[in-house]
Amino acid sequence: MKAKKDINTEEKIIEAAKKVFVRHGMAGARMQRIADEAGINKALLHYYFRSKEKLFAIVFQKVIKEAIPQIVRIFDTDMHFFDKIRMFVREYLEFINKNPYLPMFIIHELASRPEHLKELLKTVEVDKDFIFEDIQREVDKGTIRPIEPMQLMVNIISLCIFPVVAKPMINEFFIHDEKGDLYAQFLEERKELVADFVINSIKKSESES
Amino acid sequence: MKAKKDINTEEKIIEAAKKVFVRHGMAGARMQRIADEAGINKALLHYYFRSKEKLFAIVFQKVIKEAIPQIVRIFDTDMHFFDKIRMFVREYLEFINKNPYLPMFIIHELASRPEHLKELLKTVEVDKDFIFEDIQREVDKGTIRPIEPMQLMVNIISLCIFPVVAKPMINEFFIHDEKGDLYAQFLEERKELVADFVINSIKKSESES
DNA sequence: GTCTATAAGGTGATAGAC
DNA sequence: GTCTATCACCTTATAGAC
Repeated sequence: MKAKKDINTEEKIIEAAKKVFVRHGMAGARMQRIADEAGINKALLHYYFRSKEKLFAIVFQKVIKEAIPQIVRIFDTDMHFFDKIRMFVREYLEFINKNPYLPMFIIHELASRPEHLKELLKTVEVDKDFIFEDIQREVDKGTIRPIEPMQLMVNIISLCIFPVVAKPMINEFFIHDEKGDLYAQFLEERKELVADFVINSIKKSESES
Repeated sequence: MKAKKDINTEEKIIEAAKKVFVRHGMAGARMQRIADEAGINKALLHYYFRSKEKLFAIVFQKVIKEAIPQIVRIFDTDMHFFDKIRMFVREYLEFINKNPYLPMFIIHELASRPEHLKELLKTVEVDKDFIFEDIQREVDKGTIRPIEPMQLMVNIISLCIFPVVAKPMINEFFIHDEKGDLYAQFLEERKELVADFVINSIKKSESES
């Protein structure tokens, strides 16, 4: 029974910590806030995870493993290449939309103390090569215009992530939307638009062989 | 003489504060660090700017005015539309490259306490309408494929900013480049590539009227 | 395992001499 | 205007009762 309760509390703490860390960053997060979020006492945090730093490390690794998601596997199917892009954009946007603070959290922390956090990334393996090979294959086949796979991949990811991450900025400067409904609609439209934008760009015109 | 020295110190402090705030964010910045960076004493910070919050407000506004740059005026010229895009991408990438931490700083702070910072933005006027009108005009003329001006603008900005901002993330997961030279080269290539990517996407193919 | 109370150290801010 | 010394508060972390 003790064991059961133990696991539950530990999980509760990690989930709470994740929420607070992702939202406020390591520097802005408060242990008290995490304790409140988890519905337990502050001292208990230190009982389970000696220090804020240790707790952060665990959360950070967990978050990384979620953010580099399985969605990339889409490229490992035998769908039409353009359909892969459409599906990837749709699902990735969905994911980012559900976790809007996640990319910035990773970037912000990674930029703040790269030397320290790099070690935490050692444990995470990203299966990227087959995507690049997949893209290169399409270029070689002549299905799409020549482009470095890495550049294409970064383009797609940029078009997905940035508009979600930069919501407060774009919204403030360009839309002035108090309730945020307009922005939600703006992002909804992008589920189709981004894929079209990318495909239009790499698709060869009729005159090209 | 007092006045002269005064201005110099004030400027020194603001520059130092800008450097530290932009790099570490409001929560992560330390007044001691700013004092060191400015080569003065911590108490002097409070003599010039009562509090950390006040100093931050000044820096934040200053930074905003730099980040929403005059480069947008490019769209107010009578160049060919595609050349405007090429020029915009080149200059904007140049700017972001020189201030890689700037966009994320703005986004991070704006996301952390939107209600509080919105007031600081009231003073900043963004001259955006003429860009949107410019894009819409091209669509109406039939020069480019139909696209909502706002979406096109966000696409271009995303392709410029995100790869620079996300350098630590992309570099860590996809490149594993210790020295960072490869990434610099990667970004250099984008000065042409991004514009081509965008133009290819919105350019009509021969069969389209 | 979980709590209350408290220690230990850091950080923003002020007082007061020069 | 600029400095040293110091305060007051906040936050992480620990001690000890239950």
